Formats: sequence, structure tokens, C-alpha cells
Amino acid sequence: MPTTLEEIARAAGVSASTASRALHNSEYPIRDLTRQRIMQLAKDMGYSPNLTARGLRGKNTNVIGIVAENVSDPFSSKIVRGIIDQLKSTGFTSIIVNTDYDPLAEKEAVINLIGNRTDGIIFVNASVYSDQDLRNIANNQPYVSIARIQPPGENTIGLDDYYGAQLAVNHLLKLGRRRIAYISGPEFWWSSRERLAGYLDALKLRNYSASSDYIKQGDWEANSGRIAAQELLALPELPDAIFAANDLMALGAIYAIQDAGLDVPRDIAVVGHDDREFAQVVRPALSTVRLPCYELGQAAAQMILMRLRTDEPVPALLVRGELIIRDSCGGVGLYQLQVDPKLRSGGM
Amino acid sequence: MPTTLEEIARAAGVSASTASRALHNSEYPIRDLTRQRIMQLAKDMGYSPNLTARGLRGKNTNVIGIVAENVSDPFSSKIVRGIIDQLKSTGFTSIIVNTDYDPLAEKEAVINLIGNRTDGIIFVNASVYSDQDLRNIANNQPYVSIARIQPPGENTIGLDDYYGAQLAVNHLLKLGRRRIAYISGPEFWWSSRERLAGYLDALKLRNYSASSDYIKQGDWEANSGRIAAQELLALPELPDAIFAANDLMALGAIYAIQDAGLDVPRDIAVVGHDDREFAQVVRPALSTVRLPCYELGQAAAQMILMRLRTDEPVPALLVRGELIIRDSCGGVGLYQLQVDPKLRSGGM
DNA sequence: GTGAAAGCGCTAACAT
DNA sequence: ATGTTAGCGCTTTCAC
Repeated sequence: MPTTLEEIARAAGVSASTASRALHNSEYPIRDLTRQRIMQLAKDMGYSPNLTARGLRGKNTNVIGIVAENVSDPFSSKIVRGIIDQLKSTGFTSIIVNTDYDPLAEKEAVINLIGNRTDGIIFVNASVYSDQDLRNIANNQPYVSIARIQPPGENTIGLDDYYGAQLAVNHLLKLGRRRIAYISGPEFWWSSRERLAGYLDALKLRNYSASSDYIKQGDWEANSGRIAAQELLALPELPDAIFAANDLMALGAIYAIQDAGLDVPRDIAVVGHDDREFAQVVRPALSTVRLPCYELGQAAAQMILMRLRTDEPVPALLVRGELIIRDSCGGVGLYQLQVDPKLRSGGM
Repeated sequence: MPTTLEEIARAAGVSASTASRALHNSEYPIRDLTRQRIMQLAKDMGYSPNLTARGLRGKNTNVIGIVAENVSDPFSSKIVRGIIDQLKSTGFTSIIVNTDYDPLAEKEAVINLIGNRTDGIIFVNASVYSDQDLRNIANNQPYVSIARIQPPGENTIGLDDYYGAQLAVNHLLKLGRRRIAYISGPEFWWSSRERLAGYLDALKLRNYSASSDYIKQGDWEANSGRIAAQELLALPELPDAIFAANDLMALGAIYAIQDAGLDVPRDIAVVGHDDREFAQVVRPALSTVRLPCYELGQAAAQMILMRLRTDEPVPALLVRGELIIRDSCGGVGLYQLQVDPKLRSGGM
């Protein structure tokens, strides 16, 4: 059985209240010697406060619920990491619940698992929920969500897709590419539309216009990128660069280009989006706009902590990615097999 | 403020105990009508039990602590997913704590965050901890760990590396390859040694012996695989297959082979280990022994639940992977760009 | 500067 | 079949 505060108090010859104050309330006036003794005793006896009791007694539990569609997907896992790290610095912990799709059916499960144990909830990639559903599931707790498909609204963290697309296109322009094609994701995704807007505006800003022949639609999958690229390769005037709205489609495009006997980046430069794990190990290593998952998570954690204090809705926050320059866009040295240290631990 | 049991009880004109029994103890004899009324009321008033209170009152919290070196790495995130899913089916939740290395310094943080809030602890990839440290950090709670570097002992879930290596080598033999080389991970890893043993025994069992020239040592990184393969390619008698102890080294080997003007799998077949995300998108798609992370997590969850009941140490449990046949080992059709549905959701 | 007492929401032992 | 009571470990008035 773990040591209780009561036991510490008895050992120190003081009351539980004094022990509590000595250990957790440095403001409170306690005789120095008494405080020392209590603290020493707590250490010796291996005391660690029962947070369940504290949670019951106090106004809050210092636990945040994370409701994620799938914690193990490459994006969510980094988001979750960002949340956890950020929360840790403020003494908060988190409970994670997975809801594989069928979100409304999961509502009860979520509530049962979280059941007033949390002070607030962060929804990660809760694509299917309407704002009404979110509020409903959150069960009157403050919540924040990381947006995916819908445009970011109140209490939402989103990605600055527009900015990311501009990063990619501007870089290609800087490298001297002028016939830049775009392979989009599904139209109903907010991200897709924003990236398209960023692409178009980046070109317009420098007085290049995008031929509509150069805009293709994919479905996020590699194969759709390949098909889109094949269509581009059939045009009378070939593009000299492709910006794909995600890495998977970018890779498909690269394969199509290679299969046509052309070289990436020499003949056609390719930039993707997301910075998936494979981007650094494929050939050529994929230049890409990093999706700042970790930072999204951090921002979400900060936002929920803010909401815990103010209780007022917080306006949407957009996080910006950055361009990771590798080999597929040209302009750097030869191909190098280089792997980010984070990718390590290959074994087990 | 959330509805309390007290409120339900008052509304139903019964005592709190009756309400509690009606809602959570279907065995208990309660007048049918009363039970119905209470249940209806609970539903109408949006009651969900305060698990903090229940945790304080009862013997256990139904929460398991997960202590992971890094939740966001590709292995751990799937392990965590397996744990969460398995726990969910028994009504348990989990709290996750990250300990990026420097584990002992983190001990206090772990204890403070978990602080008697959990019934047991699962250590994920806690490579650096000794068993003594684990017990220490677990703070008298039952714990289970997923082994990585050390050989699996009591209360440990491990991977059947020996079996996995045999899967790979046997398959290569079945495809007619006879000069099979092995690229090992660092020797101090239990996994490396086991995979080597599996490789050697698989050959011996069919009366092929492995020339020591065919055994190279890598460090898990892609580049070490490339260098190892280059050395193999310099031998008087080239291998016709390579089994690499992880996918990263396998990929490095493939690149070395391709750079030497040879073809994978025609000239040299390659099989990796882990089934990393990139294995399905590189060219040729990598055949590999899947590291069953999800199942490791499930097993860990089951084991900790068992320990919660028995309180006796549980013997080590080894989980087996499976061979994923793609293109790099030959023997199947042409290269196909195919992606596992789980790899999807490329956008955001 | 310290202690006594109350109570967070729940459940289980003990009544009736 | 239902109610009363006690208490999980903690913090926080309130009293001295």
C-alpha cells in the first residue's frame, strides 16, 4: 500500500493539514523546522500524493482527454506526442481514447471511459464530427479540436495550408522552374482547397499563370499521383515541376516520371507535402512541406489550457509548416542516403 | 456541473445506494419498475459516473499507466494502440507518460504524473531500465514491460526474433536462393543475436552452411546496410540473397545493389525486418518480416490485467511476426504500386 | 503556526 | 427491496 499523507503527518507528529501545506503550499506560513521534517519524511517514506483523491476533492483533475480517430497513424501519433509534452510541463496528464470512425456510436464509450475524469478534451483528427457533436461528446467539458477536413473555426487548431503551398511553389520558382503543375487532393477537403489557392496565388503573385491543364485531381493515394503525372506527361508542353498535395501522390508522380524515362529532378522537379517517414528514404529523397504535427499538438494543448482558465471560445489558430529540401526538387547536391536520427531505432 | 448520482437518486425518490445498484449492479435485486425509472432518469439527465470518485472509493482505478520512451515513434505508436484497444474491451483506460531517455531523472516525473492514479504500469521500449529500476519506478504497482535490448524475462513481452529470421530465410531457400547473406544489427541487442541464430539454424536445418563472409554487421541505419552490401558485392562469389535485420539496412542494401548495376530481386533477393511504413512504397517494394507491434501491445495489456488479478510474476511471452511478401525477394509478379489502406489519410 | 472538521461522489457493509 | 452510514485521501475553510 502506498504511503498516505496521514501517515506522513502521524510520523511527523503533525496533522494532515499541516503536512499537506508543508508539501504543496510553499506560501503557507509553517515553522521552517516543521516543514523540513515533513518534507524529509515524505521523501524517506516514498510519499507520492494520490492524484485520484486530489482530483475528487479539488475542482480539477489535471487530466486532459485525447479523443483520436487513430493514435497509431503517423500524423496522430506525433500530434499526441506534442500534446503530451506540452501538458507535462504544466503538470497535466492525458487519457487517450481511440474512436475508429463510426464516431457517434462511440460517443457512449468515450464518455464512459473519460467519465468526468478529465478537465477538458482535445479531439485529434475528428474529421467526421460536426461542432455540435463535439460539444455533445465533450459532455459540457471545454474542448479543442485539430481540424482536418472542415475549415478551422472556433476552438480549432488548423494547418496553414495556404502558406505551405506557397512555400513549395515559391521555392520551385526560385529554382527557375516555370511550368509548375499541381496534383490536388480530394476537393471536399479544406486542406486541398487551401493548398490549391496557395499554389495559384504564388504563381499569380509573380505574374505566372497556371494553365488549367496543369492542375490535376488525385485522391491522396500514390496511384492517383501516378495517373495524374501520366496525364501531365502526355501534354504537348511538359511541366518542369510538380507540386503534389501529399507525399504519397508525389511519390506516385516520381515513379511515373521515371517510368517515362525522364529524370527527377533534372527533367521534372517534384515537391510533396507532409514529410512522411518514407520521404527521406526513397530515391530521390523527397522534398516536401512538413506537416507540423508535433506543433499542432502543442498548440492544441496550450489552447485547451487557456480554455480551462477563460471558459471563452478561442479563435482558430493556424500552424505553419516548413519546406524540407531534399533531392527531388533539384538545386542541391547529389543524392545522399541520409536519415533523420528520429527515424532510427530500426531494430527491436 | 455534471449530474451526480445523488441527483438521480433524489429525482427518482430513492437513496444513492439504490441508484448506484440499479445502474451498475445488474445482479442486485431491485424492483423492476424502480430500476427502469432510475435508468431512464440517468439517461435523461445525462448522467455519467464520476470515475475519479469511483477510483478513490474502490480498490482500483481501472487505469493503466503506459511509460514509453517515445510514443510517436513508428513502433511505439502501434504498440500503444494495441494496448489501448485491448484495455478498452475490459473498461480500462490508460495514461501515457513519455520518458525521452535519461530514464532515472524522469522517475520522479513519472511518479508525479501517475501518482497512484493507476492500477498497473506497462513499460514500452524501456530499453535502458534494469529490472530493479522498473520495479522502482513502478512504485510497488504491478508492471509489465515490452523488451527490446535485453532478453525477455519475467513480466516481459518480447518478439520471437528467432522465428522471424527463420521465416525470412526459409522463404528465400524455398525460392531457390542458396547463397544467403545476413546483415545484422548491433551485437548487444538481444534481437540481433536471436535473428542471427535463426538465420544460422534455418540454413543448418536444411544442410546449408553460412560462410562467415556472408555475415555482416550493421548498426540499424540504412547507410550501414549499404556499406555491408558493398562488401558482399566485392566477394568472389556473390550472394544471391540478403536478409537484413531491419528494413532500413535492407533498403540501403538494395540501393547498393542497384548502384552496382544489378537487379533486385533478379540478381539478389532482399528481405528486411520490421515492415516499416516505407517498405510498401519503395521500389522494389520490400519483402519483410512484420514486427507485430499491435499484437505486442495487446499481449502486454493482457499480461498486466492478468497480473492485476494474480499478483504473481508471469513468465516471458514471445509474440511472432509474419512474412510479408512483396517484390524485393522475387517469386511474385511484377512491381505493383500498392498501398495498405492503413497508410492512407495522406492529406490533412 | 497549527489542528479539527467537512466534504468531493461513489460504493459496500450493515442495517431493516 | 431499500435506506443509512462510513470512508477512500486529500485540501480547505474555520477556529484557535
